[in-house]
Amino acid sequence: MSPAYRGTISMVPQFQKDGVSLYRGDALAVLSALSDNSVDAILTDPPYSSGGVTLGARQAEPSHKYQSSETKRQYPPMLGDAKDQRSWTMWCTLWLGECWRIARDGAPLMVFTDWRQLPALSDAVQAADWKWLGIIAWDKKSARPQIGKFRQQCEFVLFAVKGRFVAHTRSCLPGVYTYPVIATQKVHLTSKPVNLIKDLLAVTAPQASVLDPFMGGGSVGEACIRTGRRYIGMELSPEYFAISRKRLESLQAECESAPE
Amino acid sequence: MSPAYRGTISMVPQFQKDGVSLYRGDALAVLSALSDNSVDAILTDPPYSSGGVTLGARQAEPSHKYQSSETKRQYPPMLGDAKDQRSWTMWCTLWLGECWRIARDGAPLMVFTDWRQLPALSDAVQAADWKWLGIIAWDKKSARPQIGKFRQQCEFVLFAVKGRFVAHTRSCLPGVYTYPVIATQKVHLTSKPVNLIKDLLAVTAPQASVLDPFMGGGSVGEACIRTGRRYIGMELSPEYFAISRKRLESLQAECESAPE
DNA sequence: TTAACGGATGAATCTTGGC
DNA sequence: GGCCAAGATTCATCCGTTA
Repeated sequence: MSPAYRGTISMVPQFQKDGVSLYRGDALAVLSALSDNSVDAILTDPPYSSGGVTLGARQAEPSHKYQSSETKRQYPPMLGDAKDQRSWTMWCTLWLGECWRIARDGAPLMVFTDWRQLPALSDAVQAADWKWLGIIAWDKKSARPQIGKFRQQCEFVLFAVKGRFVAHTRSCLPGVYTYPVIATQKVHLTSKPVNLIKDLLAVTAPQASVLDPFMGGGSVGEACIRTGRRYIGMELSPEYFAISRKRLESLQAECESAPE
Repeated sequence: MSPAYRGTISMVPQFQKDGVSLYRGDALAVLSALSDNSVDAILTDPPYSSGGVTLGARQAEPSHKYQSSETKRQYPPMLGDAKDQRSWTMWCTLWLGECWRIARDGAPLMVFTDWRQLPALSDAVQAADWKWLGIIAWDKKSARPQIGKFRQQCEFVLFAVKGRFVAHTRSCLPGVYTYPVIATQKVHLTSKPVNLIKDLLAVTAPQASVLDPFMGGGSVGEACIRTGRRYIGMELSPEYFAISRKRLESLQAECESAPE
């Protein structure tokens, strides 16, 4: 990450309308400006800093990471995805701790991770004082082939709570969600299906405010708008900030003229 | 565990026939008697020492653990399931280290775990020098419903290898297996479906010898017999040893008269 | 309308060659 | 010899189009 990115952090939202607030800046810095006990839920998909056994591979050019050389589709680079596991765990503990402070009592936390970082993330979640409640599996069906081995077909969502859990629905939610990755709908290399996010939001109150320190392509924002929840998004990369802002702004306009 | 159990450990199999060897004794002790580089794969389901946040709950009478108070079905007590997480991790590192020694180069390791112990088990697996390759999800469909929360519907299998992975099949195996738990087919409180085990054995060579230090009700043994693999099972509890021995012995007789 | 087919893709992995 | 960068490689799955 170039130092210039940190230099232009804004502590006020660069976009704010109808329950959607978007901040352009580094998650840790922006989070520090939010007040205690002010959001109802956290749902986010941080950079995994995964992939690659050697440090060199982890720090590979973003355009080559996670993609086959022949894949045609290109995405703007992801920022903050080159940490080694020790630093990554520490960094997660820091932002998860800020989220804990900002969250209201009983707020659920949901964080995406892959198999490789799951143990480290569970440490960070608990180090930041969240009470770990379980693992949700997202079965994405398609995954890279590995001859003679098991495919890494799932990503995982760590589920935790600040203090005592408060139920917001009478139903029992499943522990596995099956949604294919649809390349044509992806805005970001790692975009998650909006329907998956909508399903996860079922643990939050219908009008909850949802904090997402790693907005990326804005899928969580879209799910919040579509389900009537408030959304607080943060994104370091100017490119992805612009993409998400545009996406959410036009979705709001659309929903105004024809509410779901 | 009563010291009496350790006193009667046998270092020679108490049962041996047609590629099936069963030892009655503590896993660590029996493993120490096996020779280096002598088995092709490890597939096992150790006591999770999970369930219960407090030490008191972990150390509850075995028959009450993992079952709600109204559950009618009773099983003989499980032994060796009352460790706290630190000791459990250390203990896993020890027996996984023994397994590593006994395994041939390129041998796959598959170990069942629940969400709570997954991070600790991944530490133990790697501490014992196994190369961690991924997480396989077993979707058991049924799980205790939890109002307003996500159900813990999956158990997990940590997949690792000794040294460099050797493929034994040309196909790419899935990363998720869906098999319901069928209570009436369970011999042990935590019995796994035989078909699930058969699927997992697909990463091993067709005639592989499979080591299982925690035989329990003998599902891994059954899957090995049914798929033509050799099986080395160990079990501490005299009750479960007897149950499994009987089960596998009669299965062998059955397969002799009418091979699959 | 449904079925079949072609084509693209996946939060990689492995091998090889160079420094 | 160790470390690292670059390129080749794998197939189940699903989309979109055609039969």
